Order: sequence, then structure tokens, then C-alpha cells
Amino acid sequence: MELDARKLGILKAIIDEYILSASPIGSRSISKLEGFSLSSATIRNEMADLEELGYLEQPHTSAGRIPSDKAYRLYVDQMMQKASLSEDEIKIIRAHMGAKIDEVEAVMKQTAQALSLVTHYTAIVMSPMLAANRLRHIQLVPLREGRALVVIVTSAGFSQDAVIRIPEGMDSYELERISRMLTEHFCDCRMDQIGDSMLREMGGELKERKAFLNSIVEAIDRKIEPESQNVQLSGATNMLHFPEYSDVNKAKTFLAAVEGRSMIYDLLKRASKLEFSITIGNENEDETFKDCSIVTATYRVGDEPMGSFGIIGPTRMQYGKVISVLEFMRRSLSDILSNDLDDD
Amino acid sequence: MELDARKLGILKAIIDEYILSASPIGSRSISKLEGFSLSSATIRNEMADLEELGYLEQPHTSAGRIPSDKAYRLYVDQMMQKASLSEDEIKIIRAHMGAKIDEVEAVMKQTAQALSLVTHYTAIVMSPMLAANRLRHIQLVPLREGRALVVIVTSAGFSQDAVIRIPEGMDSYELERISRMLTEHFCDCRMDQIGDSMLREMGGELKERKAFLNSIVEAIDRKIEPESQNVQLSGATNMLHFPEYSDVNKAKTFLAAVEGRSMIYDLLKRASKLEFSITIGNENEDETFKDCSIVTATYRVGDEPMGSFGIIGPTRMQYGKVISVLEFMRRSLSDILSNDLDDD
DNA sequence: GTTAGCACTCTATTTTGTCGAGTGCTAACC
DNA sequence: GGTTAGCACTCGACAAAATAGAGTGCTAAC
Repeated sequence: MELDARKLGILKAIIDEYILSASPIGSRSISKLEGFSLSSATIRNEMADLEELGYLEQPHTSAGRIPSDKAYRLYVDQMMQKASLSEDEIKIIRAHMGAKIDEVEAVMKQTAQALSLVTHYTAIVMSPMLAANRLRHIQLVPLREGRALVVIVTSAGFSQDAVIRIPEGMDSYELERISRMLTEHFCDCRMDQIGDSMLREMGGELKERKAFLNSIVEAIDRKIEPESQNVQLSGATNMLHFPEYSDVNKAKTFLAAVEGRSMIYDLLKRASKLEFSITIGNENEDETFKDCSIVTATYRVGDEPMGSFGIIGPTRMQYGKVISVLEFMRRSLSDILSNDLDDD
Repeated sequence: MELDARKLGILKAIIDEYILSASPIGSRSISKLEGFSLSSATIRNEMADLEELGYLEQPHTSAGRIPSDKAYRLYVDQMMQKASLSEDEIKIIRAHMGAKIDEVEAVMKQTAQALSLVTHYTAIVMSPMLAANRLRHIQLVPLREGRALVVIVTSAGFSQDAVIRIPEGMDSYELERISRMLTEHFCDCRMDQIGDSMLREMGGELKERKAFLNSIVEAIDRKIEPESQNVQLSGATNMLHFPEYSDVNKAKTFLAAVEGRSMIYDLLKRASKLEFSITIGNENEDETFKDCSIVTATYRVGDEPMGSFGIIGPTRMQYGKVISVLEFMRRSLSDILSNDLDDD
């Protein structure tokens, strides 16, 4: 038995209906649908076949059918049409991303918010991974007694800073001197190799400052790897609107998992190897997300992939819409990060 | 009719029991309690009196009684004992706050996390308000073409930074010169008055840089006022463990309100005028929090109040425990911010 | 002032009954 | 052979009825 055109049509109709209604679809409701001139009995036969093929499931004997993960996979791979964004949706996104933003973290927050507002699902956004960036500039700025701020700027134009201790008696001229020296030495060095490189090259006049330099490297290392704390989350409670999560315990499990961030972080990190990815239901490794789908996209600065972001929703997700939004966002985000950070 | 010692004792017992069980307390369960050698009938009479006085409520005719907001108010004002923290709890807090933290925002996140972990309620933490701080240092650091990072350091030792545009042809020496000049001019000026002060004093050689200076002031103004986005939230989903929120709709309302941040921000801002505050149920202005209690504390740096943080839970809250935790945290936080930011 | 006893109230839970949506199968139809 | 009408059957959802149990208020006795 094969999937002929009619079976495909019926399957698509069932999926589309189910995405909207969230309740099992019966044969009659399909046969009444525009474009089907078949009786419910015929649909029933086809549905029985589709069930045997593993595309449909029956919650119980006398209910309608619901699509299986396998069906959604087929759907996103072959049947789905991308939904283009409405004027309003674009406006919402623009309004969110257009605000004056002068910090990477703020951009991430806004992105997450815009995503969850437009899609009504849960949005997750990961800060840029700076490891593959190259150093452009290091500046040490004196703070109060015994402390300084290390500011690092990367080739992609990101800046990060951290407070460090400085040795007794080191004045601002000395700090300036060291800043220049470090900038010169390590300019264009990959951020994640500054430590190694420093160990190798640390002869000469920097020798006596070994401990101090180490603390700078440590601070840098801590900053280049975005941690799970740096995952922005927005609209987690949107999940509560879906009948799938009307059970408090399910909701609790889901919310606790996303609030914990670390799962999400792992997930986004893995996803950052691909331009786009869609994982459906059981394709998710995490037990918690077995009845969710996760769609992610990766943003870039220049040619370098910097991080990913995405949407978590029920498997019954509006894939077409979500993918369009992510594509749009991917472009906006890459643009903002490449050029316009701090523009009006 | 007055509240004699016996009535007080019974009321306290009811509150204590109710805080643990979350279900209406009957007369018999009180009379069986250690320390009461009264029959349930007597307790019943007393409970009827307490109800008449407004301290108890009856969900329906034949249920036990539950404490009213008025009862909780009396409880926290007069009857409650502070619970001292257990070894384990202190360990949890130390573990969270002890990690190397070199950024204000990281400290706030950790604080929120520690609070929610230890109390099992929802923790809210607001970043320091820098408005009352005085400027100690301004540094402009050149970034890529046409952009610089403004780093400001305040008297309390906080640093903030923002990316700004710089005029064509302004080189790093010029930036350094302006940094010194600004630092000198506005050192010890209140952060929220730098703008005004600059308008007044901006004669002389800074005149031709008017637009540029304005953009610096704007950046500073944006940074000194913590926004609602800067409220850290942790353990929001803890609320779902409480039977009070087993109704999905209630949970949804609550979570949406706290996820929105802005209510929380207003609330913490108001609370920062007091050392501690407890608002119970209907004392909260916000409809959403009518059956929550909110306990807040204000942290300081030196003598200056900087911001507040707190706990949101059901009115049936373990007040004694929560207050102790907040007191402990208040001290830790003030210490960390005063001295040890970036210490191991 | 305290307490035992009892009738009463009200909720929560279980049980039972009913309805309707949907199915699978069969037989007839084109 | 594919399609369809018809029908008996299944099963969950929902409502009504029955039951159990906790707790109260009141009264009368201690």
C-alpha cells in the first residue's frame, strides 16, 4: 500500500484541521471540506489505511484521528506551505527590534519577546558565541582602588566586559600600556585561543605580570562562552493557552524544564550547527519535549554562525507561520548585529 | 468581645496548621493538638467568636475555618516567630552567591535563584538604582569605525556601559581627552543630574561637541534607571506546586503577570523606600496578587538604598522562614555589592 | 465555663444513565 | 473495483443521583 495523491490530500487536510482545532478529526468533517467530493465512508477507508501506515493515531476506538509525529515530519518536509507574514506581524517585530538597543543582551531580549508575541509560542534565544570571533581590542579601565574593568571588542563588533583585580600600585598609565600591548599581541587571535597563545608568548616584559595576565584571560574565557544563564526566554506561559497543557502537571513539568534554561541551552547549541532545524515530538531527545516541536534558526554575523534561536510549541504547531517568522527574524537579527547595533 | 490569650493561641494554631496543610482547619484537629486540653466543642465556640471578629473565614457552612488577611496581619505583627535558617539552607545560598561573579546582573540572577531555591516561592530581584549614586569615572573606549563604548563608574563601584556613535575623525587621543575632561567636570555629580549640569556648564571648549556630549548623556540616562526588563525572576513555576494554583487559569494569570515584569518592577520600586515590607492578600493593590503575599527587603551599598528584592507566595506563606531568608540575603547582598564584587 | 451528643449542612466522590460523535462492516450501487 | 448508504457498536463526555464524611451549631447536662 502506498501513499497516493488522494491519501496525501486527506492527510494534509487532517493535519491542517488538527493544528487549528486540537481535537481528533472525524471522517465526516473532512468529507464536508471544500475540495473533497467523497463521502465520509470513503474517507473512513482511507483513514484506516493511513492509520495502518503509521500516519494517524486514534486516541480511542470511537474518536476521530490525530496525526502522528511521522505525519508531521512528512508535512514539514513535503506538504506544508510557508505562510508569509502579515503587515501587522511585521509591524510588531519592527516595533520591538527598532527600539534603541545598545547591548547584545538587550537585543536578545527583544528578539525573544518579538518572537513569542508574533507566534504565541515559547521563544528561546541564545546569546552569540564569541569563541570563533577574533580579538580586535582590549582596554583596561581603572575603577575604584584595586579594580579595573577589562573591555574586549571582537572582530564581529561585540564588546564584553568584566571586573578584575589589579596589583597594588598599578596606575592608569600602566594599564594603558598593558592594554596597547595586549591589543597588539593578540589582535586577530581567536577568542578561545588567547589563553594558549598567551602561555606561549608570555616571555619578555610581560613575564613579571603573569598572575595579572592570567586573571585577564580567565575573565575573557568566562565571557566568550555564553552560559545557560544567557538564554533568553519569552512567552513560556503561552503554552498554558493550549489544551495540550490544561493539565497542571504537564504544564509544571514543561515550565520547570524551560525555566531551568540548561536544556534549552544545550538544545540551541546543538542547533547552531544548522541553518534551520525542526524536531518533532519524539525526535526530541528530551522526555519533557516529547510532545513539543522545536524549530530553530541560526543567526550569523558576516559569514560566521553566532548563535541560534527558536520556537517551542505543541507538535500541532503552525509550522508554516513559525518558519516564516524565524526566517524573517534571522535576517533582522543578522543585520542588526552586523551593522546597526546602537543605531536609531 | 476581645482577643484574650486563649483566642490568640487558637488563632495562631489555626494559622500554623493552615500554612502547612492549605485546607480548612476543623475544631477537632485543633483540640487534638499538643498544648490544647480543650474539647472540640469549646474550640468551636472560640472559633465562632474569632470568625465574628473577622479573623477567620468559612469557605462554606460545614467546612473548617481558614485565616483571613486580617489574621495574617496580626500573625506577622505579633505572633510569628522568625525561623532561623538551617545549615543546608545557608549552604545553598553560599553555593549560589559564592560563585565568581563579576557583573551586577549576574549577582541579581544568582540572588533570585538562591531565594527561590531556599523558599520554594517566587523570587524577584531588582537591579540597583544608580540615580542616587555619584559619578566617579567616565571612560570612552574606541570600538570599530565610528563607535565607542562609554564606561561609567559610580561612587558605589558599579559600572555600566553603552555603545555610542562618535563623530567622523575623532581619534582615540581625543576620546581620552574628553574622558578626562568629563570625569573631572562631573565627578561627584549625582548620576541623574549629569544631564542638567552638562547643559549649564557646557560652555567653553566642549561647545563644539554638543551633539556628541548629548548622546553620551542620553546613554547614561538610559543606564541609571533600571527598567522592568532588569527585574530578575526565579521560581515562578514554584507557584504551581501550591493547591491554590491548581486551577490552570489562576496559574496563567499569575504567571503572565510576573512574566510581564512591569508590575513587579513598580512594586519593588515602591518597596525600596522601606527596609522591609510585608503586604498580605488584599493589601496588594494589584488584583492579580489579591491572594498572594509579598515580602520585600531593600539592599544598600554603604548607607544608600540601592534596590529591593523579595518573595511572592500564597497568603498562606511561611512568613517566619521567608523573613529570615530575606534578612540573611539582604546582608549578603549588601556585603557583596559593597566590597566583594569579583572576589573569589 | 466546659463538654458530650445529635441533627443538620454542604462538599467531594462515586455511581448510574444518557447522548452523540465516530467507527467498522456489509451490502448495494455505478 | 471503487464508492457509498446504512446500521450496529464503542467509548468518552456530561449530567443527575446516590453516598460518605467532615464539620458545624445548638442544646442540655456536667
